[in-house]
Order: sequence, then structure tokens, then C-alpha cells
Amino acid sequence: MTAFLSTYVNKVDRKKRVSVPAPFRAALAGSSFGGLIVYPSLRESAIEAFSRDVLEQLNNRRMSRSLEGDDFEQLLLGGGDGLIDAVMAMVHELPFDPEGRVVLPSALAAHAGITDRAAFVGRGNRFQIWAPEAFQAHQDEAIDALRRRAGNGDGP
Amino acid sequence: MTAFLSTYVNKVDRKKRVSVPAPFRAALAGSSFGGLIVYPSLRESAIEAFSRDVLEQLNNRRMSRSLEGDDFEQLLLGGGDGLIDAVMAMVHELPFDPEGRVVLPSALAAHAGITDRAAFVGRGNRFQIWAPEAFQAHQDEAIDALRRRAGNGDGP
DNA sequence: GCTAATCCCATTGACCCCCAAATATACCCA
DNA sequence: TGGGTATATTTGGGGGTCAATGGGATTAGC
Repeated sequence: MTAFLSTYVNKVDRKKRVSVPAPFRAALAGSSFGGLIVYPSLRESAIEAFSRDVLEQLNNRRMSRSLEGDDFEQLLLGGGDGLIDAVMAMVHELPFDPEGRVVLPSALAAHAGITDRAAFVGRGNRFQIWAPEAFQAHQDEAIDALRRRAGNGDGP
Repeated sequence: MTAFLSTYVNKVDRKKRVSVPAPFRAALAGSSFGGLIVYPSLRESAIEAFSRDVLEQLNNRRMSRSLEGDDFEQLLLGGGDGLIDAVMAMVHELPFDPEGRVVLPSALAAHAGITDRAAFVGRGNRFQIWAPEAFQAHQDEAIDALRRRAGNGDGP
């Protein structure tokens, strides 16, 4: 199911609030929690975002993976999945205010270089939040790479 | 259900008191006991924490395991699960004060290297308490490992 | 009677809600 | 097709509420 499409740029006010684009909110509406789950991208200057349901699936994956082992042993001794533990520690839950805005934690805003405007970038089953200029540069470069890879034809 | 998310850093006052983050308190609220169960992590310089209910489950599980294994002797003679026995012996019950704070036993604080600030680290089912600097180092290393593991795929 | 733990209260600051204006989008009718 | 209106979305700000913190008072334990 392709939920998050296209790119929207919204303003960040002096309280660090920013409106989540209405189409994205609609896509999140089915989720149990009225808000987003976010964490800093590990390889880009951006914030990764998805629904609470996806996080639950991640947690379930850990559970099922430890089936043959022992849930409690893992609970007590640790030594579980490094990825999942690391993600749980660095995610933030951003609830919507009545107007459909979220507050960007300053550490995440800094990571993405976001100050007064934020670009919401659809990635299908998830989306990202960028500083508009950084995203523009990243996108230009990505398109260039695609063109080169496509050879000398005139691109997709 | 994924209850413990994100990382919060709170101050430890001169009476060794520290506020448990409100979202974590909310997650513990259903429990029969108004407080936490903690014990020193066996593999890290951190304190492991979870609700009283989880402890009950541990006990029940140990019980049922002994019974179904026909090892009634084990239950009675105590030759059973070394891990659970060990944990039962070293856990502490930390009750909340009216403001939602707990007092860190000095042995545990020492184990984790906690002095004036404590990082509460969500791990999904449970959480940990670290010295902020130690956690930062640990998390950085974990993220590095993830980046290497991800290699050059285009994951998050 | 002294020490230590727990409770009670006050202060600070962050967060969240409500209201209101401005802007953009969709709709309708001539 | 065009103008104009109605609706939804985005944006701004004030104020109340709750969480975190610090200090003093009271109780329990030794």
C-alpha cells in the first residue's frame, strides 16, 4: 500500500511546531496512536518518520526471532537484536496537536539542519523530513546519478 | 505492546532521587505496584528496569516450566533455573515518591557509574538507566556497528 | 536521641490546548 | 469558462496545566 507520496514544504514556527501535510496525516489516521514515530536517519541528514504500527511490527519481529531461544532470557540478559534496541532508544513519539502539527525535538532538527522550514518527503511506506535546501541538493544528485546510470538516453 | 521508547536524561539530586520520565511512569501505571523493579545489567554498565508484573510472569514461568517438566523436585529443592534465581536475588523494588521519583541504591548507581545525572533508555519491553556519557558512547558504537552491517545497501 | 528515609510544599520551565487570522483549495453557478 | 463563495489547511500567539526539581519538615528506625 503506497501511502506517502510527493513532497511538501511547511513552515516551522518559533515554538518548533510544523504542520504535517494533510495527505500524510490521512495516511496515518488508521494507526492506533495519533502521531508519528521519528528517528534520525543513520546515513542522511534527515529525519525518518512512520506510523506507530510499523514500530509495533518491529517489536514483534524481535519477539518472533527469539522464539527458539527464550524470551525471558533475552529480556534478562539483553543481547537481543542490536538494531531494534538501538532504534527503541533513539525514536521519539511526536503527538499531533489539535491542528495536526508536531513539535520537532531540537536534537532531531539539528541533525537534519532544519531551522524555519521543513520538507516532508514521501517514500511510499514511510516518509522523511529534510531541510528544504539539503533535500534539493540530495535530490538533484540522486537524479544525476540515475541519468548517468541510464546511459546517454534521455532519462526516464 | 511497545511501552518504553526514547531516551530521557534527568537529574539526580543530593538525596539520590531521580524523576522517572512521565511516559515511563504511565506505562508502569497498570502494574500492581507503584514503582520499578531494577537490577544491575549482567553485560553492560547499566541498570535494567521493568514493571512488577514482568517479575510475576517470570515467577509463573519458572513454576510452569518445572511442573510440565515433571521436575517437582527441582521446584522444591531449588535446583532449577539459575538465571531466574540469580535475578530474583539481586532485584530491588524502587517505590515512587508522590512526585514520581525513585531513590537509586548506591550499589546500583555505582555499577552504572551514575553520579548527578541519569539517562532513562527505552528498550520496548523494558528500559535501562545509564550514566549519560556511558550511554552516549555505547549508543554511538551500536550505531557504528549498524552502519557497517547495513554495508552499502540503501536502508535507513 | 540521632540518622536516614519519606512526605509535603514551592518554584521553575516546558508542553499542550484553545482561539483566531491568513492562505490555499475545492465547489458552485451564472 | 470565469468569478465568486465556501471549505479545508496552514500559521500565529496567549495562557493554563503538568512535569521536573529543590528544600524543608515530619516520621520511622536504630
